[in-house]
Amino acid sequence: MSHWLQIVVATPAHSAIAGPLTYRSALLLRPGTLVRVPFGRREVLGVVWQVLPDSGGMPEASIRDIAGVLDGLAPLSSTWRRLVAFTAGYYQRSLGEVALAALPPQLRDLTTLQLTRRLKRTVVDTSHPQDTTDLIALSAQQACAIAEFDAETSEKQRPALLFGATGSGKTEVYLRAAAKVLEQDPEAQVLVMVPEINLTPQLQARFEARFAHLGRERVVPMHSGLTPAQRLKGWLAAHSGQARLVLGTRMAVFASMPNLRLLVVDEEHDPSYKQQEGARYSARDLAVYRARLETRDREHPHGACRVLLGSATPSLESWQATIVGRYQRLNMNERIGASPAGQPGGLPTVRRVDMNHQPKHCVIAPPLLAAIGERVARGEQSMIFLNRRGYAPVLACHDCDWKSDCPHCSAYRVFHKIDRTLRCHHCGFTERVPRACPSCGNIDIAPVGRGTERLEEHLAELLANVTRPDGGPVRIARIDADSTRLKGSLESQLASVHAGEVDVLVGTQMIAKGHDFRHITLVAAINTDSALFSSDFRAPERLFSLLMQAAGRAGRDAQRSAASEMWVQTFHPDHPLFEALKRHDYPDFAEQQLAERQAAGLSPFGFSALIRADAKTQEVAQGFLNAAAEAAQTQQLPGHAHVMAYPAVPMTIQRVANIERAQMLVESPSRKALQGFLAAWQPLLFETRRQAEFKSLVRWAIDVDPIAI
DNA sequence: AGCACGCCGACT
DNA sequence: GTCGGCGTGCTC
Repeated sequence: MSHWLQIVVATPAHSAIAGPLTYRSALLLRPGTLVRVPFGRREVLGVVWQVLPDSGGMPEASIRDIAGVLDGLAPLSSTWRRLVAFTAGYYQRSLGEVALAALPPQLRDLTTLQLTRRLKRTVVDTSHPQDTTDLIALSAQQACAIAEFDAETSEKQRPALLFGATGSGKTEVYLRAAAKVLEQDPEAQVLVMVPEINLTPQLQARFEARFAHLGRERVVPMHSGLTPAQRLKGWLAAHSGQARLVLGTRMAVFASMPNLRLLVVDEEHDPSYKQQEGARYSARDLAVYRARLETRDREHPHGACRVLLGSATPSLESWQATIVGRYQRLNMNERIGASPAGQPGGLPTVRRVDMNHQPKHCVIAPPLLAAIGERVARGEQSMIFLNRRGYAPVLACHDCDWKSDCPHCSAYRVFHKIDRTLRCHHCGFTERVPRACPSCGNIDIAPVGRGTERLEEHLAELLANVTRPDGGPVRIARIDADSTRLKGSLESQLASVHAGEVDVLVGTQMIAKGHDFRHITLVAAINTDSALFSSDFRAPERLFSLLMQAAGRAGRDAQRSAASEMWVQTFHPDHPLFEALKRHDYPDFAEQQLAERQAAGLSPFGFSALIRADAKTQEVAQGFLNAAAEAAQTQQLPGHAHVMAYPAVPMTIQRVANIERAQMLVESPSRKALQGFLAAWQPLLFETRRQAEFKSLVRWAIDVDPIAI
């Protein structure tokens, strides 16, 4: 007796296969079962999606038999499958692509036999050492946040947003919330997400220490930095229920966790939760959706599955949701141990330097330089931000108008003095710096503008006469993507800052995130104005968040926080963004931004998608998008009356690695209308792609809810 | 995406 | 006369 199964396999986004394929099986398998199936000339991993009553009208001869069942594994839950199906639908990708990308890559390569062996190797740890963790007393605000979070549990089950200043102890709230869930139910599982891999080791140590009493390997990491074997191991532990807590990056939102009861999204505003290739999902949004699915799909004697988002500068989407009451808001505006004498909540004083009143072309204003000098003399640390690595963003000839353009991209190559190279930050093209102008032969070619390398050099000159309390010269260090290229070098450089071996730290936004520098009493942002007037409507939000995070680096040590300062150099000191920053007033900033966005119909008041196209020429890339939009127009797609598609335009960086890039913005005040429109548009895009004039199109993709426009 | 089949240049 | 270049096309 044969059974007919619909099975999902890894079909690339641009193949004609969008849905599951039909296979025959002697065994009746449950949906969610992992199988190996013949696919063309090879054998691939598949997930049983549905059992069919018959062959579904397909000629039976063209249906093949499944090759094997990964029977050591429990089937993936219906919640998991619904999450995958929702993601595929919402972000306009094929089911197979999303489903298989959500599984550990090694599962694809393993034969049934190898898997059985591996499962046998998994040692069950039954040790239950006592809980020896000394719990530190909670602050009143922390206790209150937890109480409010718990009070909600049995009733409306809204997502919660923990709005907590840097240093207010959000992590402790996550730990307590997790501990409570894990204690109440010995099967319960918790998923904690962080934006970047860099941040997982510290947090992992903290979670492991707190939950050591659960036994070994109950806390597992899940991120792209793990080896394939480690990833498989962690995934299996989560899938079997063995792991009680998964700590990972955005990919972890798809972790198979049969008893998931709590999802935590730390720094929920962080752009890295948005996947930027393949299925461009937002792990934060999916976490909220998943909590709802987990609650609805499962019987839950110990309460439903909740989601806890946390940030000092929430995304405006989440913030707005708390305003209208869709999300619960938990407020923690004070730093732990803040002295009442200091700034509100023990936050550093913000000083704006009006660059209109400073010497022309000065990089660091004299008062700021003096302030840094004082800190060095007192043995305190300073941190200077400049969001541009390299020595100078351009090298230019004084005689002709030669500039260090990248031959493959519409961008300048950045001058790196350290190894005397010109490097394109978009395609990686690198050359040695020419001795003379390649265009006119003039020897006088000079760097224009400055990056972190040059700032480091410049500061060394400016601070040459300053001495430390021990009489030694000032020690300057730089941390950016270049200085941390080697594995482990970020850790060692951070360690040297912590050890007090550095007086002035120069770096890109890399140093603003998560690292807890206790001895820094001055933080300065050198050049931030470009974000104030960017065409990207989210630029101010990102700048505010970055500056707040940077300010949070100063004086985490409560005793020092009162004397700590955050300096911002700007030509627009009266800009409302800086006014709000000065008061550490996120709610005020959010109010300004939300008013502007409401007036313009932007997120969260409107919804958008970008269609991107890459081709050898702009004409083809734009032509494809415009032709597809025209087809949508003539066919009166569902939702079209509420959807606005703008003409195709070149992307900001028009050409990268000799590929021309164009995009088309599609907007709608209704999420539903936009969704319906995009779904119906998809086949037209495929059809347009097949036309002869667009043969040379390299690729196209839809980005739903893009974070940058 | 893989992995075919398929039709034109430099090698034993 | 073959080995192999990567150009199109299919995968239940």
